[in-house]
Amino acid sequence: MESSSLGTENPVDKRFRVKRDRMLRAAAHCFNLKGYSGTSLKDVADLLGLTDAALYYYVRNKQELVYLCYVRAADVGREAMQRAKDEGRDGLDTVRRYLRYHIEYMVGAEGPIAIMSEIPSLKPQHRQEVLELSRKHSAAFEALLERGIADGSIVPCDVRMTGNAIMGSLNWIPKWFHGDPAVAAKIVEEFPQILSAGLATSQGVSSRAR
Amino acid sequence: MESSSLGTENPVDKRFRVKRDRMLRAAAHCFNLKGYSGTSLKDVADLLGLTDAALYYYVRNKQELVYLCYVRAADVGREAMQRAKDEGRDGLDTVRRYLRYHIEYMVGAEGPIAIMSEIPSLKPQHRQEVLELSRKHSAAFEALLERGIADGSIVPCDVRMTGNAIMGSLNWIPKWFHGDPAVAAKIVEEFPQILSAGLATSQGVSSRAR
DNA sequence: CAATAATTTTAATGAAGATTAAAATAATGC
DNA sequence: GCATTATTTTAATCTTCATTAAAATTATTG
Repeated sequence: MESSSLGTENPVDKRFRVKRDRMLRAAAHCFNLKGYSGTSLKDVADLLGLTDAALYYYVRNKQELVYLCYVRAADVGREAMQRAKDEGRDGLDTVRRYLRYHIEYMVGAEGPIAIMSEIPSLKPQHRQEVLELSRKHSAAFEALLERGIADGSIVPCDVRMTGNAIMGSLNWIPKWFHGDPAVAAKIVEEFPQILSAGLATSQGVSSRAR
Repeated sequence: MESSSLGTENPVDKRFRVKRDRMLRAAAHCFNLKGYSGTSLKDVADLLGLTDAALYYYVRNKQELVYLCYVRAADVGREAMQRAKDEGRDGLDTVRRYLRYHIEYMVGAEGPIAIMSEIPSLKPQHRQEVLELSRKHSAAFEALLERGIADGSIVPCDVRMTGNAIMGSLNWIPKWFHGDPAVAAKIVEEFPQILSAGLATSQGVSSRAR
């Protein structure tokens, strides 16, 4: 998930990053449950066995906490997309892999991932930045659809609307999934298939088998 | 949408109901945009050209405002479901009609409809009630899927997960749709098809044509 | 172990916003 | 037009947090 060489990193810095990441996951959990403003810093702190004031050691303020959650969410999405593009054989296969990987991250150990549902609440600068990340991700997904249409694995469709439909379904998962591993397994198994079932051409259908 | 005979209603009561409904739509708009806690009563009041305190003439408190928004959302969903069941020829056709009707309500003049994304923020009694409405609606949708599987119009699938996938996509619409009528038309045209494309059996596919 | 740096807590402070009561204004029915 | 009822506003009050500063604790390192 991360970029550069971390083996050489200062152990203090590493512990800091690990703890901050734990904090971002706790925050994501709360935000997904009760929204940004509905979540108090105490809610997040309680989840970590800390005091609300302690969180300020890791972030400048609450705004920055959401912002970092959203950036993290974008990272995860981008990572799933990249893996899919690296491994996918054709458009449809790449779409399916992307869905699978992204969902695995969402419901797995990396999770919970914050849903970007309150971008308008961010301060202008952060809002622009996160919107840009979000737009890029949507564009990348639509590009996958176009690739599939071009290579004949995906049936021609309005990629904008189809993208909105599929991404919406994905984004909503954290609203009803609350950590049950059995359900997680089921989601990973079913969702990529369900969400891509309408895309396959008769040629593409065969690739449903892995 | 409403139940009983309203022609005989006291004109004062009628005006009250109309205004309160306008207020619920304004609130839904704000809640969809910035969440429950992120929305101040002033935000809603500004949209109506009123003072925040004036809202208390229509609702007991902010809690009740969300609650009413959610009940209204459930009403709309139930109405769409009922119409679809009344008119649908087979399972798949009924699913498509339901999607179309519900979407028409969401993006049309009845809208905006509040997304039920912060049920956990409701007070226990309201939470139970809204959860119950939500569960019933999901169950009704899953029943449609089962009907379609039984009558051969829908391909066998995990109705729970398929329902979650489709409803999630629907629920997410207000997050990116912000009132542009051209987009609204496109959503109504595309979404029912996109969301049901994966459901059709070869027998059912023909019913895609209206 | 001593000294320093890293974390966390305790105890304020301050602002935003929900709520209320009383007063003011607008509408309606006679 | 007057009296009554309906609606809205003004001007508090009260609570819930986010935020901060200083102190306390814990970890690291020489």
